[in-house]
Amino acid sequence: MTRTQDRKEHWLDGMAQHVLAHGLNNASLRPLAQAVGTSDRMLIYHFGSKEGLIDALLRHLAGGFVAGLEAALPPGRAASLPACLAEVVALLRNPAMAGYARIWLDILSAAAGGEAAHRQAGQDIMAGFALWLEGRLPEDTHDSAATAAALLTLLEGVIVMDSVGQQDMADAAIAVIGQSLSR
Amino acid sequence: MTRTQDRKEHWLDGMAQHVLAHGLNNASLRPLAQAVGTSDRMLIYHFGSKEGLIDALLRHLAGGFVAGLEAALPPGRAASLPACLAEVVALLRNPAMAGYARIWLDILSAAAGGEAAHRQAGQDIMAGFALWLEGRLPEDTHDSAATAAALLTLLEGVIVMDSVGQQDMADAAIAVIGQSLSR
DNA sequence: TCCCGCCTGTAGCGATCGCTACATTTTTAT
DNA sequence: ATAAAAATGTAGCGATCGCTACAGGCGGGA
Repeated sequence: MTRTQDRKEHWLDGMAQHVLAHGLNNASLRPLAQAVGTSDRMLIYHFGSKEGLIDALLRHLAGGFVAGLEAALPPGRAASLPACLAEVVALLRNPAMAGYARIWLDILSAAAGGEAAHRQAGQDIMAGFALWLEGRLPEDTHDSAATAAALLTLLEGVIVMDSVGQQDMADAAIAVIGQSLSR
Repeated sequence: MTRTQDRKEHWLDGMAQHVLAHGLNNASLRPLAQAVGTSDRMLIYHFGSKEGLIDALLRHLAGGFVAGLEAALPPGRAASLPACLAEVVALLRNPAMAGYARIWLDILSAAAGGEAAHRQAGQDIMAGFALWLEGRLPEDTHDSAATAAALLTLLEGVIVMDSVGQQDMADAAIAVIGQSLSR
């Protein structure tokens, strides 16, 4: 039955939209079901349990995020490290990506609380993000894996700073470290 | 009545221990009350509402965290930026501080979800952390505020990486950026 | 046709949530 | 000593949670 598979995929799209707007950790079955025009009864039936549903949804979100990155900024080398940093920061701060920042912190919170599925999803997202970023570094980058890890770690810090309204600190960090790395 | 104030403070200590062990976002009144030997009824009576209780608890946790920093690493200048970075990373990765990493991500998650109290607490914690860090930078640091912001943003990224099991990326970032900043 | 297995709607279970009504005890002020 | 006020225990409300029992609809193979 590809019929039911298609519908599950469609459900996952709709539920992803719902958690992007309303958060992931507080999501409950009935609102999720209503968002995609079905019932909690059906979600449990087709996903086995809420845990199974969240597993599937996390995978869907992880794939969607990395795909969204590649769609927003197609492959191409940046002119310099600060330029690379600036364009990715601008992308992450774009309102279209703001929903992801929110559920990203939900995922981290659950992962820190011991939820294995969230931890795995976070790990996968970071790995995909790192790979994508590595492909955007200037061509003359020496150790591109370590450089991508460095930029990515800094970017995560920027997301954290932004989330509590400390954009100033994030901007200072981008300026200081970007300039330092380009020398 | 300093009597009831003392007890509220004692309650906050106990509840802080409880959320450090069991998480902040999923905490509910009855377990919190049981952890300090009282009832949900009493918590509501003395704090007004759960929101009031969380407000007080967030302030308590923020103060406790910054005080814990100062107790763990008393004021003193680091020999170099990489050394400063290394000692603070070691401190944050210390098991004694691991509970704070967990609820820190809970606070960020709630802040990103629009909870004003959590956002404010996060902002205060970051500001206190930055001030403390600024006092530990090497004496010859030029723009110490910006440098502290840079290290702090990087540290936040390290916490994120660690929380999803990407310590390798965090270590790479520390090495690359630490070395770069010291040049 | 009949039946069987997949799907789905209805209704509700037991647990937990934040919070409150009510009665009572304990403390404080006069 | 007595009245007012503050503090506390008991019990439960209404809402929501994940999940399930039950009954039926609905399709294709015998």
